[in-house]
Amino acid sequence: MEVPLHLRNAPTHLMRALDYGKEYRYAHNEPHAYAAGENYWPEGVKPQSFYEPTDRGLEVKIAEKMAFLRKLDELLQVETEKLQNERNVHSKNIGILKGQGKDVTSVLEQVNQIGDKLTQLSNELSAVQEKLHDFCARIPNIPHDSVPLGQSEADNVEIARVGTPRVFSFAIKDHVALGEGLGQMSFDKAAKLTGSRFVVLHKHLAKLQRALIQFMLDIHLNEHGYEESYVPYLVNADSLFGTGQFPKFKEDLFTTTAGYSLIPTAEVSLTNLMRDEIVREEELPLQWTAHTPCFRSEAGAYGKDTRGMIRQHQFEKVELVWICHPDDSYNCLEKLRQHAETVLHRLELPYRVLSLCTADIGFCAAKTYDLEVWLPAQNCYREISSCSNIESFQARRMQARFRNSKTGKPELVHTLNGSGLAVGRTLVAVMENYQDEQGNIHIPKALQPYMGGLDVIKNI
RNA sequence: GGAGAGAUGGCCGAGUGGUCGAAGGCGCUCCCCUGCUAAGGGAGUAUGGGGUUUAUAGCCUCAUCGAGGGUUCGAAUCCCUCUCUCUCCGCCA
Repeated sequence: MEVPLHLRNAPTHLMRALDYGKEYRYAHNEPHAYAAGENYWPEGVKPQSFYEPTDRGLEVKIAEKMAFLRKLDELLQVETEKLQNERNVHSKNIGILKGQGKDVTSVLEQVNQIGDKLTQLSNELSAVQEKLHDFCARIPNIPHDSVPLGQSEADNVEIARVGTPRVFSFAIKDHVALGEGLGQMSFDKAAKLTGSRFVVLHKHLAKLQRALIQFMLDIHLNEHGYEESYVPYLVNADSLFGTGQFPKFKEDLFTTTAGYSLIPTAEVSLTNLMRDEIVREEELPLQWTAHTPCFRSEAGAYGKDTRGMIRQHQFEKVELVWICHPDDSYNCLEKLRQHAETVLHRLELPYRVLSLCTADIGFCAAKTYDLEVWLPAQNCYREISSCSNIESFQARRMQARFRNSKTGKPELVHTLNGSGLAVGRTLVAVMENYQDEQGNIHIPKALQPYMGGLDVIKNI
């Protein structure tokens, strides 16, 4: 992610400014840059500072620009609505007068004068609102207070380490060598069919991947209380805006000639089920899961992880999504993380948990835990799940709400999502951690029932 | 792919240029009446934005009748484009 640091580090007191609607009304001095009738878009916005920089790296210009746009929006809207009201009153009068059979020419003349001005004003207003909306849509979420400050991914904080990486007494192979050695994994064939960053799996490895999917889903359905869905893999622009891929990350997606995009994660399909919905407060939290393929263009990742299945254009994932009450979302995040960890536990794979710092946290997230699994051949931990509390960030974009049972008013829900887990990478982890000297892959105990009792994939 | 029908509030359903944000019914909420059950009477019941305000109270206002444009002083109503749903035919896993 190349979100500028200063954007990610927006301080809490800017929160209201970044929210839509009334919530972004905040106390500030009158920006004097907007004299009515002046050029609305001077590129160098009036350089008056409304906020001091803080340790969270406040970029003053954001606040300024927001204040500026916001003020323009307000002025134009008030003025426009005044005219609209005038017009409406007159029009209503015409109806009444005509009903009485009276002459309306004088009123008609009055109203006609309103027209041009109104057209001009509403054009300006919609231009301002479009700018404001686009500006807001590109501002990332505000990190939660518990998120560690940082300058790069090196500042992520490890908060747990589970299991001990196995010590091998022989020269280990990576999953590519293992898979190709078995004759059950081919990047060449996939390149022939499609291109780079795709894979073909055969026989036991293909089955192993399917087994992992089934295994994960069963855990989440039977033990963690999720509800399973089958969802579209192609979605429209509204959905992508809702979960935050649009407008900023368009180029990370594959888009069809029909204008639909392939989902980069089931989070898009699942979370958008809540778009423009209002649920009863008692129904919360909702826990949803789906297995889907995921498609990512990996633009900007050229030369990164080019070998093997770690970074593919197409991969399988079991996704977990929560729709919850705002008061409950940080509890839910802990549960979500626990649910993802359970899968690693059962597979007896060593992993660690990171709390992402302000520099590494994603565009939408207020707080993120990454689970990283141990990959012997890379001699390091690699991300296998990312569990995030999005708070109201997506809900606001989607207008996903619940009805407050006390006030009767709709309020934004909080959304969370996490992988449970990334299946392709889990396959890699199983292969590499469970290999033996002959290049056989032993099947983790918990997975054997899903492999028809098979306990080892033999390299004959 | 061809032919046709449709999209209105939580639901059903009226409304083809004017006081319609929208009749009526159902549902829901509150109140009244009724010594049980049932029934009856009254009031209320969308969402979003903006202004005002100490206020997420109240008040004022704008927008929204699938979406977007247009005509008009004025559009749920007329015109255009699109999306979706349904019926019949064809094709198809």
